[in-house]
Amino acid sequence: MLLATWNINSIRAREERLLDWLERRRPDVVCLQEIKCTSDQFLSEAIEEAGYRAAVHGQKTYNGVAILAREPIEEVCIGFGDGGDDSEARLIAGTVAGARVASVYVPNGKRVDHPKYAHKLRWLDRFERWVAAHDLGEPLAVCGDFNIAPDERDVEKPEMWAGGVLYNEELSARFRRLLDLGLVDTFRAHHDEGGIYSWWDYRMLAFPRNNGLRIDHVLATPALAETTTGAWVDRDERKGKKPSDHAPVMVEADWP
DNA sequence: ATGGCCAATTTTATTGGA
Repeated sequence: MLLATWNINSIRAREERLLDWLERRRPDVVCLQEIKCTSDQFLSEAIEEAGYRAAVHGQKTYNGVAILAREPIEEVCIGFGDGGDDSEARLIAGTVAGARVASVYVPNGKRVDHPKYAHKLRWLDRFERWVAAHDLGEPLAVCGDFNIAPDERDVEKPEMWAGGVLYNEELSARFRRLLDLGLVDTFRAHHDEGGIYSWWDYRMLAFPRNNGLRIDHVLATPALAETTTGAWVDRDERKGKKPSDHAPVMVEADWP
């Protein structure tokens, strides 16, 4: 099974690119973030024609997450399901081929001294409780834009990014806590080296300079992670005309 | 090479992203 996560930065702006990519890479499951549209506006017809089902948690203008899969997506859950506020569309989960798959979009935080950063931390607390409520003996893949670069290998210019809303000690600790719950960073299970990133700013020639961060992740429960045979960033999708500022992160697994 | 912000909406500015 080929599993991908991609912050697509507007599905409507990226329709052609997404369809080309689906055709070329043929992923079995795709977690999308920042679709930036309502569920009604999601281009499910074109996606169906490409051979995919879609589960969508959209909202107007901002955020929005979805799961695409070549097999049926069952037991879809929109939001946290904890009775709290789900007006920000940042979490959707469904079961595909016997594995629970979640597409998550963690708040950016804007600036560490901004209320949005406090919101990011509260959101991560809530997300940690959501993960902890799962039986991690059952296969679960948590995929998405975490807006966290876990360690120095995940940042090209640490001196530029340290202490910001994507890379700081507090966030590294939050990420570690997710791993302490039992989830495995599937990319790190296959790569020790730094210098491989999933996001590059549109500005300042960041991509040609490889001034990037690895902030998009596929975390998996141990038994599921054990079946993975490789993980990589589909860097080509950051090239060319009208790219998203994120590239897809891909994981191949001998699953089911 | 991979290229000097981008997308949606409130649209000829503003807001949010990362």
